[in-house]
Amino acid sequence: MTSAVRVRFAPSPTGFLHIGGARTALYNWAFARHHGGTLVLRIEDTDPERSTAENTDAILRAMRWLGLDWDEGPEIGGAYGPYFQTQRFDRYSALLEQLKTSGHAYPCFCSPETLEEKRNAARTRGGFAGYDRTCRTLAPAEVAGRVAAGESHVWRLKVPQDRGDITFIDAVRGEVVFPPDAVDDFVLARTDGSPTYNFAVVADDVDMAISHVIRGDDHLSNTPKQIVVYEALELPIPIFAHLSMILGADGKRLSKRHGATSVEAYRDLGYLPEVLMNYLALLGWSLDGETTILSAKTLCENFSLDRISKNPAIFDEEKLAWMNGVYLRDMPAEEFVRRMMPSLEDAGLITAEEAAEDGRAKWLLKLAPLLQERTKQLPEVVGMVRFLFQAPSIDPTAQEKVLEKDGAGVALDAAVDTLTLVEPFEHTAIEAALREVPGRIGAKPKDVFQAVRVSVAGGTVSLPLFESLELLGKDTTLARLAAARQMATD
RNA sequence: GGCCCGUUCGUCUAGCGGUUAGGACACCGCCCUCUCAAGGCGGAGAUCACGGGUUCGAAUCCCGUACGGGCUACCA
Repeated sequence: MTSAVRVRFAPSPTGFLHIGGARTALYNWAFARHHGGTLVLRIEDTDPERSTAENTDAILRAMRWLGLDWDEGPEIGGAYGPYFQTQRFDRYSALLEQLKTSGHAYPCFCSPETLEEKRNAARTRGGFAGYDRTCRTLAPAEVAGRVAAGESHVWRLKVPQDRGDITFIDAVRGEVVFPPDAVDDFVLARTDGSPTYNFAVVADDVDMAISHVIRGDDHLSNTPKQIVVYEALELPIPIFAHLSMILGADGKRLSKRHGATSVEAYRDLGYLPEVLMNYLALLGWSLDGETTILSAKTLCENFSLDRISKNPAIFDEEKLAWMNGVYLRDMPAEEFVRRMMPSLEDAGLITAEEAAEDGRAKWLLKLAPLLQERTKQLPEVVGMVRFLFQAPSIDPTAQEKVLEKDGAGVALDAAVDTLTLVEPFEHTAIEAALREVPGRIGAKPKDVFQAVRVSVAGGTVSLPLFESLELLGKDTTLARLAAARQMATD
């Protein structure tokens, strides 16, 4: 029998949920779901300087938006709480007491300044730059005296001198070996009694019965330290899996320089949550090397740690945009209308109330498929549909190249004549009528269509012409053709 | 400086001793076509970072080197 899978995502609320964190959360989630396990969300807010409640909220919001749910944690509760580190200080003290009584922790009175000096000296000399263990060998009587006298001190872990190499099997990188001096007698509890990261993480992972620690690569070097704490506590060590970094287009660590780095920024850019999930799933993991479009369900069914790649990956926004287009094209028109409405509202083209009217709803439904084929990011629709709501200003280049071309006026006159007769004003009938025009006036089809397009949409690029005219309606179409006729050359 | 990790088309990746090194994005061309897209077809693009081994045979295993990254705090 295998023990229950319990994993955790442990963000520190010092900022929004960024792309890298989201992927870590996603992999933990997928792993938990695959095994029918539990995903714990734990907030590592022990840094009072940088942690805020707003950031916590933003992180939860971003996770929910992405489609990630957790089984224990903020807003949910659970049997292993509390899930904020700042609420768990009594647990850290209890564990620290345990280490003190078992002789695995000792007080250190060295001042930060001396430590700094020693560290610098050691580093310029080359080699081991960890704590030199000065206070480890203090006489018990002296220690007791100084503590009693109220001298400030931290508590350090007494790492066994004969520990030897620290080896563990990382689920993605395989066997990783650290030499003994990779771990010094590091600080467990600060002068003020608060726990340091490497101690708090272990305490929490122990208390929350975490079975697999799936986290960023930047923690790989912290792992041996944590292992030593597990050993001091005489507790089983979880399985570790370290994910490599996500980089910007220049191969550097993703940062503000690269534009959007937070999940919510991508939401605001018009990306669908399922697309971001799909893209992130494949940025460092693969199903079979062939599949590029996959659902959350497929992800969860197939996710495994051994298919996570070891090397860092560059975040390719172009591929993300392509993928967004794929999803946008494949969704039902109703859904597309729903998703694009905020963009249209923001642009002041149509209100939600108007869109809900029966006639408008049907009209939008007809419009949707035309947009779905050419949209990668939702806000792009605004530029494509504006001419349907407002009279266009004719693009000067288009005017010169199309309307001022010889025969444009004749073509527009002919178009007006035939369109006036089209009833009902529906795109197949419009197309049939317009296709007769070139032959009748001795012009090329392309010239006629482009003249109409520029007149009606303002430029040489637009949604498909015949459908556009139908959407516009006969009156508006004829009015725009008449207006453009003024600028056209016979 | 020390320790650890990584290195397959521009990018994401498949590959886990024997393949014409496969797919996707991007790029180029053709087709379709009322423009733009979408779609279809095709193309270019990787001496698998480099150098040594091991092996009949290495992108795959081992050792070095180079480059990139991480850790080296009373940050997380």
